Amino acid sequence: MTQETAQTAATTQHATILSPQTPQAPTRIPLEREAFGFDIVTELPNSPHGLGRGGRRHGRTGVIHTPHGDIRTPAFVPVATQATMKGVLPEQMKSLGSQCLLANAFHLFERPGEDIIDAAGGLGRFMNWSGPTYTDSGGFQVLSLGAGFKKTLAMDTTGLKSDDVIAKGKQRRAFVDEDGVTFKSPLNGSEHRFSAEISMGIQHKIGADIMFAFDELTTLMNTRRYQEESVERTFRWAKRCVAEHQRLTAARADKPYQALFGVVQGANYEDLRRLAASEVGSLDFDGFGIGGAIEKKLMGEISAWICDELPDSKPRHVLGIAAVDDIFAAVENGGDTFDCVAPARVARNGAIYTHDGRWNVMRTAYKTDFGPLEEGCDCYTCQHYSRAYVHHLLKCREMTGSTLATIHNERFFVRLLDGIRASIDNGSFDDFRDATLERFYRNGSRG
RNA sequence: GGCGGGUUUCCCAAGCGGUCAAAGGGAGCUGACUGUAAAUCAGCCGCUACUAGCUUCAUAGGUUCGAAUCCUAUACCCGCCA
Repeated sequence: MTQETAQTAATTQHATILSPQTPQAPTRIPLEREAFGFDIVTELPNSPHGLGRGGRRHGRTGVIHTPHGDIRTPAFVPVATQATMKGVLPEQMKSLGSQCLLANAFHLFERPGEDIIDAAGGLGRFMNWSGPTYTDSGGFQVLSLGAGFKKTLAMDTTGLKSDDVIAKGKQRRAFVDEDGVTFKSPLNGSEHRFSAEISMGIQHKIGADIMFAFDELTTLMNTRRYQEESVERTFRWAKRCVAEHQRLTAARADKPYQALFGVVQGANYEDLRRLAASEVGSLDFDGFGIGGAIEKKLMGEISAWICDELPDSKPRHVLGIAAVDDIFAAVENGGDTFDCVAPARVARNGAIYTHDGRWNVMRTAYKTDFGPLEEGCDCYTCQHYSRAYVHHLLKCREMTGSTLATIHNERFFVRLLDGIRASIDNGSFDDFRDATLERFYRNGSRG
């Protein structure tokens, strides 16, 4: 081979590797509203131990249909806030079994701006994720930027005072009023305004398959009186979200239908949760979100109260949970989907989920451990890399370490939810739950 | 050979008579992370019988009520001049 032909061959191969698939021109595929729907496959039998009215349980398997594909439920939705899973390519997320991803309207509004995502052909095309997508409304930032971002979700409020949790004065970066919320950007301090209409406008441009109504997320430290006001305010915002959503849907018939989920708040109060659920549940939403900081031991009860009031025919998403026992409690009492940053964030900080609990691979003990992160795990990381290697990468703060750990943790939740679905369908849910929880928490593991 | 600068707890580096077991970093150890202000954050980081005591600031002497800090000698290290 001459030098010249060798060079040509190399160039050709290079081009092939770099662009096996060039980004496609932004075009939209028209889809009917009917592209969104929910079918229930199997329901858990009612039991005297059920937490709902009359010992009722709400747990079920099902399928959510979206314009970008189906989601078999119960399902875990990994969080890709900035239109990316931190450290993991969409192709990897797909191959590890993630069915869908959730991004954040507030972050994408700040950067790159919803118009750019719209011009790119929508969130999925922008980030090269062909499956279903969700966006959060920015409601979570009402709390994280408003109350102060530490301890705000503290599930165990024992010994905490409101001063420990709720930011004051200049530290506060979000201010709620009847019409909406004023945010001070964490990026540059500039002020932005979010309201039901603004959030809907942004989320419609981002173009996720499932959107959330703009809600107010309170902390467990707020007073009962404030929680009451907040639930009513969130309900008024919900009605405005539905109206604006319908207007925008009619105005852009060329786009795939985007479903809208209303969010149920009410903190730890049964009457408020039931009130919020029946109010929000009466509106023309495609599904519902169960939101708010929830005291850990009340996960099941709260889900049951809400699902008692919500229509059974629509899917319910429990926002922001990933503790293994929380997921079981939520599934058993009616949750269909769940999202959480935890598997990814915790992975970046070295914590590895296994069926025998969560442990930290950065500990010295794993420096020379050449076994997989979890014995018997079928994830890409466990198939190819050792604890010692992941330990080394994370210690060196090499980004590949985050990638490998995140792949494992996300796969853990895919497998967990696969197991949950199978156990509901074959009638062994209670046994599966008991065995899984006993094993996971046997050694006092968190998570 | 001459002159000058330096040697601080694992590493880098403050300290320049008492408030110093000795600032900051880094490394190390442990923990936390729940709709991502998070590749972040917190605690520990000389020894012990730890609301106190003990042994440390190159080594050995000395001055002083008191020294990592001042003096002398020694050993290394780094400059510049020969």
